[in-house]
Amino acid sequence: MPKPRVIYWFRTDLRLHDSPALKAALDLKPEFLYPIWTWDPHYVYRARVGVNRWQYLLDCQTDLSSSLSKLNPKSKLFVIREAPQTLFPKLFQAWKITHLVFEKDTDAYGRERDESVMKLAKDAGVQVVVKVGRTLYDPDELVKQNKGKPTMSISQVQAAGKKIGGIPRPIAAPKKLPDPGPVELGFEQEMPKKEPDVNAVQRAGEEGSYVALAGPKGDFSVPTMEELGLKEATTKHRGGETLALKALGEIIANEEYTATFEKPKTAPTAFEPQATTLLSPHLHFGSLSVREFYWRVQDVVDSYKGQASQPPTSLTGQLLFRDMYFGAQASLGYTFGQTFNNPTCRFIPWHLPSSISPTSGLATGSYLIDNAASEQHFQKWKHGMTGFPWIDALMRQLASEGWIHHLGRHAVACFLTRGGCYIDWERGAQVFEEWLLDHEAACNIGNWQWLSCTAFFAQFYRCYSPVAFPQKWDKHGDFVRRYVPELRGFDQKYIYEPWKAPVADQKRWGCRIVHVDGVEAEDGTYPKPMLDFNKRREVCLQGMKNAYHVGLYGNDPKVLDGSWRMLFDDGAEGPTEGSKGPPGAMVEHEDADGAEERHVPEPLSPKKAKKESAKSEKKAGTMPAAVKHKREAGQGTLDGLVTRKKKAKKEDEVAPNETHFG
DNA sequence: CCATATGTTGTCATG
DNA sequence: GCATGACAACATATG
Repeated sequence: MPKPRVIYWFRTDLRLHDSPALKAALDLKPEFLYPIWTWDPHYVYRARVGVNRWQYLLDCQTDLSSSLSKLNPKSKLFVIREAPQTLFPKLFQAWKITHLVFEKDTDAYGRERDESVMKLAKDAGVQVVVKVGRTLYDPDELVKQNKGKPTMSISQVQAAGKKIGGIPRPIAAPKKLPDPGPVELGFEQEMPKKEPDVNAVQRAGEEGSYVALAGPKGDFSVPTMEELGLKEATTKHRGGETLALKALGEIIANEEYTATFEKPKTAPTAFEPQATTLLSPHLHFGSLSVREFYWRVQDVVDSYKGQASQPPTSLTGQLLFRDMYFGAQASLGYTFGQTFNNPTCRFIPWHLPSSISPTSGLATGSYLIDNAASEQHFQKWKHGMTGFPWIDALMRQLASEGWIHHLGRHAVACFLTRGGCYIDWERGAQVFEEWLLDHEAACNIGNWQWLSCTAFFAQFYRCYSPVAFPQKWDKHGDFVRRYVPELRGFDQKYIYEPWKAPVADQKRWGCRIVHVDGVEAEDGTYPKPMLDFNKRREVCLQGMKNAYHVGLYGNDPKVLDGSWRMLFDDGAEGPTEGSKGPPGAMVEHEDADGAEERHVPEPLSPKKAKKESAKSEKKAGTMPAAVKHKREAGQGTLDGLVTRKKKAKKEDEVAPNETHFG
């Protein structure tokens, strides 16, 4: 019986402390242990990853590699530049591998990837060992104990968790490491298909991910940003297990903070330092174990003499919410990330709905511009040019630093969706996916559904004001002054609504509030608000009320085939007009003719004619401005619609997930 | 089945 | 400055 030759495959667990999977690998007493990372084209080209998150990943890998080398100078993190689905069969053979060990991943793509790799291992006669360590509980077990249903409330998580039993205590980091064996590859590199490349925007130079299997120097080293052709990172936050453990240690050392932490009472306006732990990016990359975090906190809470806070507002409660979202995602797979065909997500006729591939039933990444004004709102929101300083400061902090406080995320998400723009939550989720350092697909998707009141939360009449809410935390507006420097000179009376300042004062304070068309303003100016918030809040509230009354969920046949339109008044907020639309909100027709036709006004049926006239009467009265020009705008965007369709089709060809529909 | 309380994180006017 | 209720109203948990 030959001694085991083991590959340890790092993915979402870039750490040595508390890794059940790494322990399992070492328990095999291998002759050789190969710690590897596969440079997966899915993340390079298909998933949205901004420069700051790339930098953070490289930080984690560099730190991990150096920790491995400290345990054994011959060892390190071997980065191999090929898709795992094609690499492994060749690697198994070249290195005479007997075992493959990794930590379980329940992300929709991760699960699909791991299933195919496990099949390849089986075919090659390689044993696979999988251990759970990414979450407090195994998400699949959580679902099983929740009657096989996605975990949609914190009490469900608590009840299911109780049935599962205790959360495992952390495992010590290894003290020594076996040698890696010979590392000759002796096989050809399979080049990935680059197009479509959703991360082209992240690059400044030649994309160099796949120059050679073992990298440009042939030494399997961790890539650099320059080598990958990426632009420079802008964030000050850095990754790696060493930093993660140091940060955790500092938090734990403050017993009072740790034991009495209540999330809703932490200030979203605090910066340098921020009011929360900023450990979420470390959790995302696995440079900090969530179970280690849990128990280090729980031990402080247990020994705390005063009144400790309780879940769900306490620190450990935050981790339970994370498990809740993982449970929902584990149960629903790809459809968790979209409205279409999602049984737990309410259907709302948002503006800018996602395009859906007719073959896979999954979101393509493109969207329909049903309304030019909404597209403008979206771009201004994304680039921090809405004219609402609180919103703009948050979006600029997000873009440059990759992190904003949880309540700040609430504010911008509510504003984009149900409390301002009435734009599809999937648009916002995509921006967060690109920019957040701590982007965790399950948590991001779940939180966007929460804030848009499409799942997890339903009290849509609780709406964040971009003026009143920040005032509760930061009367003087220090946060706005930091991230919207144009307004630094403004009196605190006007800091959240600068358009109300007298023109003389605006001049005196060095910034005029002017109408801005695009997402760039002239020096010495700041945009007027892009919408009348109080009016829009009313429009959104009515829209939500109406959509809730209609009561459709994403998997309703009427959503899937497009007949949902019959249930909405033509004048209702959103792309509701016309009785014959595409299936879903959203799905593009196969043929271009069909796609165009659906925006040509239909001859009115008697029933519709009646509605139409009633609407004209309404219009003459108090129809909100945004609704009034909807139709003109919709007609005006036909061109954009068709080009987008082409793009969507192209993306569809390479959709990695075609088998998941139905 | 019902009724009732509760839900991590709203706003505004009023006293 | 701070607590209170109205606003208009949803879903889930619990008895």
